[in-house]
Amino acid sequence: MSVRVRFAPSPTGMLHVGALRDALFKSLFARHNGGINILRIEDTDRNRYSPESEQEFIDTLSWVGIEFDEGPHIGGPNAPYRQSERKEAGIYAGWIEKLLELGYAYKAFDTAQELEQMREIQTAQKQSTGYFGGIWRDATPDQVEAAIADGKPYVIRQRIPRDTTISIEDAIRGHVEWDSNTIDDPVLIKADGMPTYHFASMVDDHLMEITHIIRGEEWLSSAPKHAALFDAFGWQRPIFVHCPVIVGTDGKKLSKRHGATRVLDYAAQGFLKGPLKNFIALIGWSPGDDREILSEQELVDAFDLKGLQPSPGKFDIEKLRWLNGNAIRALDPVDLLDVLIDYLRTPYTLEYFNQLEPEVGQPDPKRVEATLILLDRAIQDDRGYALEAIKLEQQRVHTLADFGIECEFFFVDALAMEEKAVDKWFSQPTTRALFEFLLDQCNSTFGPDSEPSVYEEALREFQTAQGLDKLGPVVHPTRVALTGKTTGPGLFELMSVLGPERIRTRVERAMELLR
RNA sequence: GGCCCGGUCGUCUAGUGGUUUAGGACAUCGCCCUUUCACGGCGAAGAUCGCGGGUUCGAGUCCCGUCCGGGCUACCA
Repeated sequence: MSVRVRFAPSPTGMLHVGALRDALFKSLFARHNGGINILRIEDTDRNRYSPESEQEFIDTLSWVGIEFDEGPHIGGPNAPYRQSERKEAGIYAGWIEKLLELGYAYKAFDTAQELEQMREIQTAQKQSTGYFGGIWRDATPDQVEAAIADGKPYVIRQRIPRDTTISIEDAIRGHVEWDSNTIDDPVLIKADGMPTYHFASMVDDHLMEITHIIRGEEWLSSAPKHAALFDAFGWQRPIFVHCPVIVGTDGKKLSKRHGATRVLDYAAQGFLKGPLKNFIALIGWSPGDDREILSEQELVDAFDLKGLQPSPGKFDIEKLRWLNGNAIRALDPVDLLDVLIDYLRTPYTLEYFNQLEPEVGQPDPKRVEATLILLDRAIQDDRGYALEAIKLEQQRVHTLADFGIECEFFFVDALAMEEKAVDKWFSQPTTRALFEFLLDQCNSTFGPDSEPSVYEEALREFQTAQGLDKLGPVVHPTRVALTGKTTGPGLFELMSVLGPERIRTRVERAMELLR
């Protein structure tokens, strides 16, 4: 039988990296095996469901390039793919009826207060909390009929077999078993008639012929309930695969507390989808060899359940940055420019930096936003010039956002000058002569198409003429005059891109700071 | 509290009884390259494999115990 998996998110908020990894593993697994990957929306909790969130899921998945063979957006033989719609279509009604007949489910009329009271007593007596019986599990048909006649609201619970062992064979953890007496009877149908995850998901998994339930470790505790449900119906159980979770640096499950967990925020920060997926895949999974940098295709080829790890992994952004810089460097500059344009024109990019709180050690978000806007405008004004600038910075950045601040000097003549740099390099005895020399060269040797070697020869010539034993006193003041900074691409390359006009303007401006 | 899962360098991991003086990668540090930063190259430091027993000629690898961490414990998913 061919592999069929499903990504079944509950759209109640942002799509975070944990969910992305979940989706990625399934996608890789399906593709590796030539199987089917289904998107199913689990919106049985009407209070928490949000359409905006569903849209974010779709946008994020599309940005990152995870595709589905069936789903609410493309349809398929198992439509509908939204559980609320499946409920409307009456899909669950027949099955719960059957389960009731089979005796593996029962109606329970407990009120919320009664349940709470029960839990309080259980807690006080240090027993495990949960619904293990109560009066309704073993109620007589008469009692049930009377309660219905009274119009009491009820839920339908699963009757977990007692005095036995329930076990599963997890693909990652192997044999896991539970004393069935420690498993409480879960609600299958809520009082409002909506199925819970425990019911809808398992029924759908069976109906959609899901072969592998790949999900987060947090589901392991409810696996015996799900296994028992499959058994009750006499259905063949799918293979359970409980993946370790991605945790924050404190070792706890990823949440908003841990800073950026929203996948769209990583996009806004200028991470590419390739390295993001590469990185995410490597948390909790390994190709089994020493490879760290894998292309999409290599990921698909290498992915298998054997490489899955049982222990939780931490999200190490430094490694992501390394992978990302690596991917940027590997891009053809013309392609990189396209990627960059796409990035700059995605509305959320600027929005993200606009709303971001400044952080110590990080560049001011407002400045990043401003330089990104500047870069976008510069690309529109003179694409060829912008491309040359980007080529020079390509080797030095880690994220697309870095291009903003790094490229700024290419587009601004009236630069903010680093004070320390000015103090040190503009006070050299030869600086004034150097600037006069540069101005002179702008009118003679330097042309709009001059190669870096032209600039290098000129500066070396000046060095010799001045009897300087190092190139530093020539290079550094020039760099500061032209870029305002002490760091950046190779000076001669940068001068070649800037051209004599910009060089003249900036050197003249720098000379004013000499006195 | 109960049930379940997990535990190899700071981090992600390789490792399925002997080829391991435990390998790789990120980060860190040093050197080289060099006009700066970065990239790249080379190298260093960094893990008594949570701890304690046992099985075995031999254990990170198997067993038991123990500690620590995590998850679940909803008419949420």
